[in-house]
Amino acid sequence: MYSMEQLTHVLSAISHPTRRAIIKRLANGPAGFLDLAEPFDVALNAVTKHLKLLERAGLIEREKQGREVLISLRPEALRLVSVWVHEYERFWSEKLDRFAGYFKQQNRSK
Amino acid sequence: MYSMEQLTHVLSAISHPTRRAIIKRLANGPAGFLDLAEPFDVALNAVTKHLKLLERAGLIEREKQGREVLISLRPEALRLVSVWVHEYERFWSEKLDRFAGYFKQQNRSK
DNA sequence: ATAACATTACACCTTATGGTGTAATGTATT
DNA sequence: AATACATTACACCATAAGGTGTAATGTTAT
Repeated sequence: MYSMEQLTHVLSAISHPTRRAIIKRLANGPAGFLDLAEPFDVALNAVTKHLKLLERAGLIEREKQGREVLISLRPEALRLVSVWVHEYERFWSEKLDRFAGYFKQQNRSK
Repeated sequence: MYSMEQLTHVLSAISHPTRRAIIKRLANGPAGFLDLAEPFDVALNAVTKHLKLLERAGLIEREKQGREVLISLRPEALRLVSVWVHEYERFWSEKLDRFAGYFKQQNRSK
């Protein structure tokens, strides 16, 4: 399956705080490069590198408009993550179920 | 917020295929080190390192039993991921909504 | 006590990240 | 045509990942 590699790329992309912040920012709509980079205390260079990793993961799209670049989010890429983690959600809800069951038992015996 | 660091650790932990496979394996229940390492085509050394990253993320627990080590999953650690990605789930469902709305529109004008 | 076993530590190598500064590229403006 | 601007490329550095082989540690068995 080649989507495993994609999942790997998405997960490593979102594993960096700055890139998660970029995603959050883009969730409000597309942004130009400089606007996007402004809140981060790193050189523009570094931002470009982050964008490359986000792009590799399919999380963003760059659209060249004249001499500026418009960056927009492609949130569907996160779906892989959602699906993957969903497999494990039953584990903590099962635990909660057992927990709830325990107290039900306790109350019954009162 | 200090859970951001934890989220970072969890995300980088699950960003490697081998570690995701380890998690999958442990989802069926605890396993000894050698059993756990067996399916992977790397030296035991490498497995130990993966386990360290998983442990740093709070995703596994090691319990020393005599000269063997029992490793078990702590799936609650994945909850951070679930919560994080949940923030963005609305984006693709919104898109689906718009998509559905578009076709509703199309059918209406027939 | 010694030998076998399970796991980790240590030293080492290669590659990827994350950052920097400076040059290069391609547009826009004057 | 010259200049300013937005973005990236390039060269570089430090650190972390991911892997190896070999030694060290702690347990169990003989």
